Order: sequence, then structure tokens, then C-alpha cells
Amino acid sequence: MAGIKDVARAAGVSVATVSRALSGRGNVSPSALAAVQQAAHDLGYVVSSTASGLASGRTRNIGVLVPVINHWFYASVLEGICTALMREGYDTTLYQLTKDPAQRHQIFSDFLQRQRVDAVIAVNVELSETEVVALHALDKPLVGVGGPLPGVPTLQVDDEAVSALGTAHLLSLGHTRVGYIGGSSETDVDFRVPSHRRIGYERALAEAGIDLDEALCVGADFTMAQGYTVAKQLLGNPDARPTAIFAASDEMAIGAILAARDLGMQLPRELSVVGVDDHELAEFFGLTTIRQLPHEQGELAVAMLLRAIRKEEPARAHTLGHELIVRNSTSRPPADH
Amino acid sequence: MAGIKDVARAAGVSVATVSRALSGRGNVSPSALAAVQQAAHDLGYVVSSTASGLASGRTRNIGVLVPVINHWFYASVLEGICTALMREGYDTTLYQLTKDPAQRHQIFSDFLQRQRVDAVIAVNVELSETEVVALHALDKPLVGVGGPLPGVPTLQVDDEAVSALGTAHLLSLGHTRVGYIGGSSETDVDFRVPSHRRIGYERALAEAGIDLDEALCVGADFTMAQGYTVAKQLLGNPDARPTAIFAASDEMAIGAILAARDLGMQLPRELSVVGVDDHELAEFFGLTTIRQLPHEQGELAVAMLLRAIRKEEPARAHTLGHELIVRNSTSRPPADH
DNA sequence: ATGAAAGCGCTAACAG
DNA sequence: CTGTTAGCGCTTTCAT
Repeated sequence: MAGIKDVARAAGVSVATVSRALSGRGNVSPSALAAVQQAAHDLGYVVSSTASGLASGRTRNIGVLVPVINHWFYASVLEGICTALMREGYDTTLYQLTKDPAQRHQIFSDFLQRQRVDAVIAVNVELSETEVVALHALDKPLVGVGGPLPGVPTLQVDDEAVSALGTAHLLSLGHTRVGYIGGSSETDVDFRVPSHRRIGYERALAEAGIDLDEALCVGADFTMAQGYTVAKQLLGNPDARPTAIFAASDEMAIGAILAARDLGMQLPRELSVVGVDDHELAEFFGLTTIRQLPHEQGELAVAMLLRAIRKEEPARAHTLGHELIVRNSTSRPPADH
Repeated sequence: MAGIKDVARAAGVSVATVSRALSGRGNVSPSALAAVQQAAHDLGYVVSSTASGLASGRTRNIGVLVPVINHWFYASVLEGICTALMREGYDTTLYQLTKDPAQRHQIFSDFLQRQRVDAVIAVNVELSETEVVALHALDKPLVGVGGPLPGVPTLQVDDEAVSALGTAHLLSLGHTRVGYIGGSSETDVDFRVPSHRRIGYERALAEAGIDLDEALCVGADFTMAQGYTVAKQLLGNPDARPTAIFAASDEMAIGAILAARDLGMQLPRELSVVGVDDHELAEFFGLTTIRQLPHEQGELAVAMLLRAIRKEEPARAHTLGHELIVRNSTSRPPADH
């Protein structure tokens, strides 16, 4: 395996010049640069990241903290991060932060302390006080995606605005009995996304001058199966059935669509449904939804982080855009008889 | 940031002893061990992975190659890998191998050459001749999951047996017209999984003495949407409609279920459907399927790799188990009238 | 079982 | 713009 000395010898320059030429730091004459690149290419030389990291303190590697990988949203964000980092020549090191305290402790007190990462991206992870302290103690650039962390600049969608928009879409079509499928108290712990969405729903109702009906609001765990179950409850109620449902995630919304179908209802004639995410299945089910772009969120997080690493500017919190995608799951409510 | 010298001083021993005590290599007296551990804990000392890696050549980091992240199967395998590696104190560095030749070249000629990984796991990636050569040239332990790579020990399910089992299940229920939804020529390129599954389907038919009917075999791209589309074609045929469908993935099988419902068919009375995977949605749809356990596959790959790294034994190819999970999507065919 | 010391392969002053 | 050289923080002989 060729080393920097071999390249130096082959190019007829010193190792310092090779280092400068290959890293782009410091001045190198065009001729030396060309000679070094040629030699490096011929020898198949690649800088050793351990040696370079030890000497410079830079690793060209970013740690990514995620709560789960096997989930549409997280996997999408991760893909965006990974793609963007690779483009910049950075490696992506993945840390799955489970609920196991021992494992979490290991991550914060060992893995992240090993001097292996230049910076950290935390995707929707919920951290304890001490964990946040440990993160900050790394004294490395830090960016959050999706979940607000104390003192960590975060990219977020405005969940309240998202659900206000979804609800308003239904109201503007003429619906007055709009059900809400949100988080249960259990999932509520996660960053209050559910409660923010609930607030947006209520705000939209209030702005339309419609009283909130608690009987129309149910909680689920963001899965299709639970969306199905709770939607059946909502739709089975003989005297308080909603004509529309706003669900806080596409998976729950799809569950609601399937529940309505199983009840023999015609969509969207008898029931309108709106979700949130623009999940990969949303189009197939013709689901009207509020799109968020997790892939782009990941890319954006990387862009912010790199700017911070390069000291161009500190990372700052940022609100991400969202967009109403109208498909076939929404229409005017059935005419009253 | 405390270094090994600080620990040595605090423990009253030499840095060599600290290194030995903390790495578990070489002999250390119990008293010295205790003193070192105490000192390290007090000082919050963690071995610098760059320094340790440079000096020892071991990085405690594994590179994982995946074609996509945002997909149930790959995300599950990745989760299994990540969990298992973490348990062993290893980091997971993720490389998404897209179709972009420039990016692929970067991964094989830069990223993997940086001396940052001790070994590589390749999940279902399809590599060119030169890429395989580059991988082997790393001279590091290598394990494949799901897709056979020349010269790389691989964990695989027996795709032929899987689909023979799924098809046989339907035949044993009495079906004689069993449709097949497999890969299209486009996805066929990926490791011949589709064609292996096709072969298993045909074998099961042959064993049951049933002639293959090409009209009952259609290709799709493994998504729910295409499964839906092609199933409609199959089911809409007035004089050659199958009474059962074996789909090479759960997502396509679910698409077929939805297609049948939209045609007003009663499942499983008028149509039986079997998938492959035991996807997270399979249970919700009551889908009978052949389960494979991607999470476990990831864990197994790690176990093999670590044994190879520790020189206990070379990695060897291995066939993974599968299991028929019977739910509500299969039953006897409707009685002929 | 332990310590001294020589690297590991590169970067970054520093001097020129 | 370029070369010399002293580390970066650990591991690992080699003695003892």
C-alpha cells in the first residue's frame, strides 16, 4: 500500500507538498500539483484517514443519530444525509439510539467520544438532559432534524401550520364535521409533534368558527393498523359521524381509507381524508396530503453542518417548507338530506 | 480532553500498561487493571479511535454497502447490522451505492481505501467485475447478504425453495390455476432473485403435475402499485382467471389483494394470495406469506464477520431459513359449478 | 507483569 | 512556493 512518501518520491517533491496538493490547503504550484496528482493516481494512493485524522483533528466523518432506521421518514432523511455527505467526500456513521439506557450510555460516553466524528446530526431523537450535555460537551457542530433539542439548531416543519392547512383544505370544501386522528399519549412524548398538529387542527376549526367536538378526535400510534382501527370507531358512530378526517400521518390516513372502504363507504363522496407526509404509498391510494420532503431535509442538514464545520457561519434553526398535494381522497361533503 | 498519559499518571503505571489494560491485550495484574479502569473512569478517558487505529491498524468500524436505504428490506437488514455491531463496540459506516458510476467509483477508489473500515458487508448490491476486484483488493473480511457476489461468502435465502413452498401451499389447498407475479426483465437484473422465484413456482407446479400457463405469469417491479396493476390484468381475464396468486413480494401481493377488492371479489373465498417477506404490513392485510427475517440476517452477517476479523474462522456462505406464515388471504378455491 | 521507546502515516509550523 | 521536522495519541516490540 503506497504511502505519502512514495508519492513524494515519485512526484519529486516533499511529503509536505504532497499533503498540501492533495488536501488543497496551502499553496502549491500548478506544476507540483499536477505531478503529485499524477503520481498519486499512478500509485493508487489514498490518504489514510486514521493518520490524517490523528494529525489534523479532522476525520471527514459525520455521526448520525436516529431512533429507528426501518421507517419511511427516518430512512428518507438518512438517505438524504448520506447522499449529501458522500458528495462532499464525507463518511456517514450511523448510531441507532434505542430506548435501552445501557446502549444509549455507550453511544454518548464511548462512541461519540472516540474522536471519530467531526460533527453530529440528530434526527428526531429525544434526549435526556445529560445526553444533551454530553452532546454539547463534544464541542462539535451539531444539527437537529425534526425534533427540537435544547440549544441545538434544528430544521423543522411547522407542524401546527401543516395541520392547520390540511384541516383548512377540508373546511374550505364545505366540511363541518372533520375528525382528527393524532398521536396517542404514548407517542405524544416524541417531541410534541402530535400535539402541535392537534393545535393546528383546532386553530383551523376556530378560524372557521366551528366548535371542537372531542368525540371526533382520536389517538393512534401513527401506523396504518391503528389508523384503521380508530377510524372505524369514528365512522361507526351512528349519530356523530364525520364527513372528513384529518390524520396526522399518511399511514394512519391510509388506514382510515381502508376502514371506510370496509364499511362500504364511497371515497371521497362519503368521506374525505387528508394525511401528512406524502408517504411513498400516498399516491397509490390517491391520498390528499401535506407533503414534507425528508430527503431534502437531510440534504439541508448536511449543508448547514458543513458550513459550520468550515466556520463559514454557525448553524441556525430553520423552518422547512410543506405543500398541500390534492389527490382523490378529498371532495365536497355529501349534500345534506 | 484526557489522554492516555493522564490516565497512566493517575493510575501510577506506564502508558503501555494502560493500553494493555483497556484493550484487554496482553497481561495486566488485577491491581493495575483496577487502578487503570478507575483512573480512566474518573478522567472520562476514551481511547482516540484515530490514534488507536493508526497505531494498531484496527478501526473498530465496519463499512456497509447498500443499494437503497429507504426500503423495508434494506432498512431492516441495516438495523440488524447496526444493532449487532454496536453491541460489539463497532461503528457502522454507511455507503449507499447508487447507479451513478462516478459515485460508485468514488466509493471503491476513495472511501473504502481510506483505511477507515476493518471489514465490509455488502447488502444485495450488484457489483461490476472491477468493483469486486477492488473489494477483494482491500484484503479485509467481506460478507454479502442477499445477493451472491463472486468470491464473497454470502448469506442468502433459498429463493427457489421459498416460492416452491408458497406455491405448494396454494396447490395443497386445491388450487389448480395459480397465477404468478414476479419481477420484470428490468428488476431481473438484480441477482436473479425473481427468476429463482419463478423457477420455484414452476417446480411446485410440475411436482403437482400441473402445466405451466404463461398467461398466468406477469412481471412487476416489486411495488404495491405495480402489483395492483398487473393483478387487475390477471383477474380481469374472463376465461383464464386464476383462483390464486403467488407474488414474489408482499408489497406486490398486497397490491393484488387491493386489486381483487376493487374488482369486488371476496378474499380468500374467490381468490387466495401468497406473498414473500412478511413485510410490516403483511399482518395488517392478513396476508399469508413466506417470512424471511432481514433483521436477523443483518445480525448473522455481523457475527460471521466478527469471527473472520478475530481469525476464529473464515466467513462461509450460508443459507438462511424461511417460514410459511398462514393468515387470512388463503383458503380452498371456490367450488366449481 | 511492566516500562521505555520506536513507530503508525500524516499535517502544520517554521524556516527558507 | 517548498522542504524539514516535530508532533498527533496510541500500540507494540523488546527488555527487564
